[in-house]
Amino acid sequence: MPKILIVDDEKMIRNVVKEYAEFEGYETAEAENGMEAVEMCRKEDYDIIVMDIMMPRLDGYSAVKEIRKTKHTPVIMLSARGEEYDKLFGFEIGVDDYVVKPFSPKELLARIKAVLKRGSAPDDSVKMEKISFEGLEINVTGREVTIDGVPAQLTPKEYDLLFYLVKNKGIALSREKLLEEVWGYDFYGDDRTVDTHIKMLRSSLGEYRKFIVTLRGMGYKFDA
Amino acid sequence: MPKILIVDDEKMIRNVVKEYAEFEGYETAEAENGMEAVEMCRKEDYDIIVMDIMMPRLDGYSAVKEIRKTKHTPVIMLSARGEEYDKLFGFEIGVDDYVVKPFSPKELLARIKAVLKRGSAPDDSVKMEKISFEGLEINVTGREVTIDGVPAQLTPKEYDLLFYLVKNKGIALSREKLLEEVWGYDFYGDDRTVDTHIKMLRSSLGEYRKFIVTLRGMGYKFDA
DNA sequence: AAATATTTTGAAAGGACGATGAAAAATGCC
DNA sequence: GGCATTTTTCATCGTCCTTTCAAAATATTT
Repeated sequence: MPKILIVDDEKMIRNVVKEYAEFEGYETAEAENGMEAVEMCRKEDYDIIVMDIMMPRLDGYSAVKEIRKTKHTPVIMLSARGEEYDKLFGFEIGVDDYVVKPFSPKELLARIKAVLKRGSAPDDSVKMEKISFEGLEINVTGREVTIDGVPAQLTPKEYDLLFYLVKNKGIALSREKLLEEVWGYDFYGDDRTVDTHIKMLRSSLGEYRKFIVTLRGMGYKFDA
Repeated sequence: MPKILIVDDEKMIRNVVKEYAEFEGYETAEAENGMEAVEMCRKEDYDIIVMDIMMPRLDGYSAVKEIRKTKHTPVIMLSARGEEYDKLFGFEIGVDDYVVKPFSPKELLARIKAVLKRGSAPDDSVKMEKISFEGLEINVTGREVTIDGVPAQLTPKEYDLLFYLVKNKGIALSREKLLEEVWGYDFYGDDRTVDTHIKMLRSSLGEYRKFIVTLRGMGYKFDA
């Protein structure tokens, strides 16, 4: 049975993950911070690591870097919404998946299973520094978008929205889902806000607006 | 004896469920809205939660998310209209079953028993990404239908109808049942509306219209 | 074969939904 | 603090979708 190393400073989180994972038959081990995780990985091999980012002593990001010097253990990152999320991609540490807090344990387990099964991210393109669709290029490292080589001036929200759409390309996304994931679960605003941002994003993308498909009665999706 | 938490803003609904459940020997507790449910779950462990979606203060959808941060409790969702139904599957918040209102208490109890016994979703096929019958392919995550590889332009209702038919393939479905499940229990319109949508769906499916069988004096079914 | 029941089809009205533009509110920057 | 930019809200418009209804077609019964 696969062994999972759970790294988070909150005991609560560790417990939830542990409970679910053991319920599914996995073995688990816990670490409270990045330092501890690094040491544990030195002594033992794990099949997968679930790692929080914000932790005392050594953050998850640095811990993964350290561990990756010697091992290739797949990693799923846990991140709070917003900045850290960007960092993950920005510094390209090559994690296999990431889950945004607060997460559903069921979803996390599904992702763990998926990673263990195929050993790669759900969508490899997000790990790359640059993602491109025809003349539309998204430079994740620099958080920059170019259209036929010309830099597009996306506002932060436009970029976040585009990035989320791309990361979930081909998947139907409701306005609610988008608000929750891009704006945050604590956003209590109008659904139509999404429409407006889609509008602006489309106008920013020029001819490549074609990738953003409206699903009437449903929401939107990125289709390339 | 298992403890059931019943969450619905309508007292009537709670009473019906409660009565049936207690008749079967279950213990019950009630909450009027998501907020209350979340608080109750913090204080106590339930074996299963029956949760409405549309509620004041905190909707069932968000409540489940919140509860799932800390607990493992299986959930059966009560949903009213077609949309939420989609949401449940489309975004996989990981509920264990769902029942569409208005439901038969007997059926609900049967599902409660089933969930308590095995603790997993009833029909795994709906979680699959693609369902196909010969050249007819339904991409559930992308909410897209292709016919011999060519995308079909289904309207929302056409898609919902097809999805429901497919999900219940081989099962005879009356117009009333279809209206109830696809349109929602709050639809008070003509039965013949179904006919028209079947007509349009058939025309959208081209040669694969053959899968949609008319059951004279009864309704329709998907037969593959 | 005629009568009856039921479904299919076409057309048209009304409604729902998304795109859009403009203005207000919020945010960040100097 | 004030300015510029970004985000959000809101109302309007046009389009697409849904629904209804009636006539035609098909199946079933007598």
